[in-house]
Amino acid sequence: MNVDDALSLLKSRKKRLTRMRKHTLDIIYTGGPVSAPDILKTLKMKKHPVNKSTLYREIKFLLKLGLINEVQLDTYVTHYESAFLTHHHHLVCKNCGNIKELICDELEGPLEKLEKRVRTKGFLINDHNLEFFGLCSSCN
Amino acid sequence: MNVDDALSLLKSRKKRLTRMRKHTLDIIYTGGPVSAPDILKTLKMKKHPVNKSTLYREIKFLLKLGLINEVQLDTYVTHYESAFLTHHHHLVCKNCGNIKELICDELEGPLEKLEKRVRTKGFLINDHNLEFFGLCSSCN
DNA sequence: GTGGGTGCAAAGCCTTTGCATTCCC
DNA sequence: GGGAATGCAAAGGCTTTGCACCCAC
Repeated sequence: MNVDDALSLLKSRKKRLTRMRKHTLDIIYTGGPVSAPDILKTLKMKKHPVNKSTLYREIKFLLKLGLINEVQLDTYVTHYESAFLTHHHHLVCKNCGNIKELICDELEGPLEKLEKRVRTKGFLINDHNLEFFGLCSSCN
Repeated sequence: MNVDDALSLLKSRKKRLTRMRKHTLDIIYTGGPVSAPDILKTLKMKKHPVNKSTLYREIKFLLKLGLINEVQLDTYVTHYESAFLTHHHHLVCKNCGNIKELICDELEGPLEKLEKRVRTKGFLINDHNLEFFGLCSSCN
């Protein structure tokens, strides 16, 4: 599911395809995990400035429709990414803030086993969140 | 390392032992991962109200001395916990917000292996963060 | 034309900072 | 007494909300 697919989906659901909606989707789908302030800056740079209220409402809209997901990387801003990526984790550079996706199947086995074990103790797990922190190749 | 040990440590480092310092340490050490607003509420309830500036400065102080750690949970506020707990992960209840610690060694092997593998790709990992989301025993 | 989308201003929440005052050692 | 700790007010960053205006269909 790329940006065009997402736009088709919106059209089929009778949602409007405004310029800002297209731009926002494009940034989130191609830019990896991005925050609202990130998107605002990018749009401003690309000469398509949006009001922050509009952007936050747009994000809520895309979340509700299941086109994007929230990613909680640090505590003070929320990041967003495409909802159609394969299960993955994140590498966060503590120096420059750069975020990379990390796809690794090898952990899923142990994680599932653990989740089942905890389930038997009364806690029902239905999701997990795994991030790695360190220095990216440019910063070390 | 309990609260009294931490207080002794502070004393040995010639740091002042104010009432608020004791109360704050006590709440963080015994209350599991708590946020600054949580601590403010608790202190108010216990009839030891503190100004928020004081608390935030106290938290920075305790972080700098290595007595407490930040915990990145799925929320928009930062949580803090004792820095002397054994390596563990967190179970976060999506209904009531209750947070439990989960100690499990079985993941460390696979995680270390993965971290080494990524290291060879140029990203230097020095920390990770693993949380599980679901429903606690009271909520399901 | 109509309802969804947008901009603007204001406000809410978490956190930080400057400054004068207070208190621990 | 001296320096650290505290309270207060103000401000900064992210996010939300109310209201009037505008644009996609």
